[in-house]
Amino acid sequence: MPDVLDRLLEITYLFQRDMARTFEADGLTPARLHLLWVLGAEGPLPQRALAAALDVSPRNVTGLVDALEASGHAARRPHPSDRRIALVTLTDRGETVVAGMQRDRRILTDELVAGIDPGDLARLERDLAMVADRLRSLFDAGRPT
Amino acid sequence: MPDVLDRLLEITYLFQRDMARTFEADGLTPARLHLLWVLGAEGPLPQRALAAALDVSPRNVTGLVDALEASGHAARRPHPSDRRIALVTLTDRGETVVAGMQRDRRILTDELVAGIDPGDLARLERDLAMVADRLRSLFDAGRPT
DNA sequence: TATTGTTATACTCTATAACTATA
DNA sequence: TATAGTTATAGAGTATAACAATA
Repeated sequence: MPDVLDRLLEITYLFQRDMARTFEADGLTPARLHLLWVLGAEGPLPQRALAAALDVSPRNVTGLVDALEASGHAARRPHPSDRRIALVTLTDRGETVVAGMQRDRRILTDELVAGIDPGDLARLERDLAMVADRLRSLFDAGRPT
Repeated sequence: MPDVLDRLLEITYLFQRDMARTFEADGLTPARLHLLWVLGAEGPLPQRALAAALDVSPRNVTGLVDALEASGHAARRPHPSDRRIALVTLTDRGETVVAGMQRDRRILTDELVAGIDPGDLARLERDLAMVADRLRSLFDAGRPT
């Protein structure tokens, strides 16, 4: 009998696999999609900020942005006051992809919870929030960085 | 306000990151841990079966098993009746790692749900099962392989 | 002929360290 | 001196295609 964590892992795996398949035709990999997703949520960002948001090294961001620039999904723009900074910005093509991801994501979420009783759904959201909080504090406490 | 899917993704991310950190000192990466986990659950398997279970190519399994053999966590044993097959088997060291993963996983699951009312927990398990089923059927239906 | 695993090759993601340009 | 990003280098994960051994 699968436990709660089994279910969470399975749902996440299926979701991420589907997202990757949906956009792979565009030459977009999961790491690049994640970067586009962050840009869509936050607006143009310096590569340093992207590295922090994605929890990867600055060098890694250089490679991802190179690829997204080559495929026409993002562009490096100069920062108005600091010439060291490359502001990574979505192109029209990148905006389209992000809008597609957001739409798919919204539709999927609606589909997923459609069969759940509203009272149960409220409890589900509350319980998952509790689990996430607990997990965050467990790991923060156990692993001082 | 984060939705259900946001929570699931966050929980899974935190969990997998912690698992990876716990075992990285052993030279074990997420992909290798996953392979060991499957061996622990299923017993010795041909590489072909491992590739199917992990949803990766046979070539990929060759590399993972090479690494696990070099680090002493797994070994290739001859199949008793089919000399084409390499039966991948946990060594004592591999068994120890798997036992550790299973123990950590059990402890974490208990910790996570400790604050949830038993009635709510039953509903949570039921609702997550429903979400997983729905997701599986959505993707199976939408993407004929 | 079909299956199992490997060799050959290539691309992506990732990291650390040294370096350049700018602040 | 400190910060932003790049070049250099390396390892891990992944895939497809061609191949050898075995069934």
